[in-house]
Amino acid sequence: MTITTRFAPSPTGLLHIGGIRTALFSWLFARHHNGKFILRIEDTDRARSTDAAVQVILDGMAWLGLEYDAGPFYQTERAERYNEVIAQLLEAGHVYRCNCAKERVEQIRNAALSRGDKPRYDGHCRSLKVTDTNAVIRFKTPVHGQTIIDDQVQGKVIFENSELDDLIIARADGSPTYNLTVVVDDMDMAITDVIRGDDHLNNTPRQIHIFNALGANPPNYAHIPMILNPEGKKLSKRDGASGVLAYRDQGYLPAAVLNYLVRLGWSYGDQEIFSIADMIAAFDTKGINKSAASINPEKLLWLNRHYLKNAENKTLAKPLADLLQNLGINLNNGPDLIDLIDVQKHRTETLRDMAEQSVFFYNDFETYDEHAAKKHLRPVILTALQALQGALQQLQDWNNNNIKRAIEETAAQLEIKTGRLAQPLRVAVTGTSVSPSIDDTLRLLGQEKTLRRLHKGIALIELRCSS
RNA sequence: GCUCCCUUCGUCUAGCGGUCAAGGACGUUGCCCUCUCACGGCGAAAACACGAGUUCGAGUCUCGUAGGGAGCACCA
Repeated sequence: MTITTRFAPSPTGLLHIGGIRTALFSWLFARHHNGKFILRIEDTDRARSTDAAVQVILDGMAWLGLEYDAGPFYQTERAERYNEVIAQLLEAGHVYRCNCAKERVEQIRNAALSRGDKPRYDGHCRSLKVTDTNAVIRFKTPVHGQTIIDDQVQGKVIFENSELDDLIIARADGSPTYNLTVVVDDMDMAITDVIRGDDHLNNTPRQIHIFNALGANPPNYAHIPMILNPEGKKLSKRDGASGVLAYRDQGYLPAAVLNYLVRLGWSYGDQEIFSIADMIAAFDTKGINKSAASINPEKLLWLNRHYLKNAENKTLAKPLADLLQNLGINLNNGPDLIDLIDVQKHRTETLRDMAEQSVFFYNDFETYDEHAAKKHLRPVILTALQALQGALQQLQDWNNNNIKRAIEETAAQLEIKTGRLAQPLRVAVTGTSVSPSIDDTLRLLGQEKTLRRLHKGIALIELRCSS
């Protein structure tokens, strides 16, 4: 049998990092077993589902490379099939119509609650022959016995059937509810392994009952723990739960996000770095932890730096270009992207940092960083900068070696350390005290821009001298 | 309230009864390297929630306590 997994988000909120991890685990499990991975959009809650949320799911998975072998399937398009199954269940007597007033059900719940019991429906209509087609349809949950889930992560979990009530599988308007659609879909799509958040663990016995009623075998289950924010609380918008695409916009690499997520709640000895191929080869539900994990932004950043450093320059060009353009930069006004990436990727944490720290290559700055200018653009360095200007002006070949030599020789002639000259130079041409190594900085900037800015810096110092 | 799940350094984790006076990684921190930021190199601090059992021996098994989490919808 082909191992088949699925990711089944409901588009009621933007897909966040927790959802992506669930998708990743399912995807990895399928890939590891040479199986199939299916994307299914559970949009039966029409009131809360949005197209925007669907788009984030599609775009997010595409961005991360979590490609699916079938789908996306939309549950709203499968209404006919659900009706068919409901009719079948009705026919077989596994379900019944119930026209209990909401108020009555509410009352029963409250009474149970105040009695210290679990709130549940009392099965009032179970033996009545309600024919009202505007009634909801409830499932006849077994009253006795136990339902045992042999969960791949949680181990054996035992539920007493008497704890469960007769759940509604179809609303008064005839539309199916979650537990029914999940079972029908998992059955029809021949899902062999369900990997999902452990918030669904409590739903599982109900779903198993429905599988049984349908004469189908339930899949294997693996309920993975949820992930928490750095404070150990439920993920909220502030924690990036606003959607996976936020990570792209913040300059994270898919490889880093995936590597970070795969190690969140799963481990393989002491290994930290996993390429996609590595994780596919190593992934197994055996390595999944049972406890919830908090996300740690610093570690994600560390991984991002790792993948940035090791990325092929050309793969970063497009995403960096997007980010630079977001900053309003005209790419024609500065260095070639590949050259830029080659020097910046070793010293930035994200592509966004890279973009922000590269602005000066493209746009002239209006003001200097105040502190840097005050510290480095001082009269003492004036003659050295003037001498350097002359040396740089004479360079025929604008390359790292020549630039470096010009700076070092000028410093040597004036008997000052290279650093004493390099920093003022850096401030003059970049406006700040931080940039790539000085020779790279000047080379990428180009001779013309360098000299123009250096000239401006010298003029500023001269102005200081005279005042 | 009831049912289910969880509990090793700040965080992610290794650990599957003795090799653990608990290992790795991020972060923090000391030193080195250095034209700035960063990288890199060498170090350091830092944890088995608590209490009973079982056992010659428990981070590892059992039970309880405490603390977290999830579910109990005509939401998914």
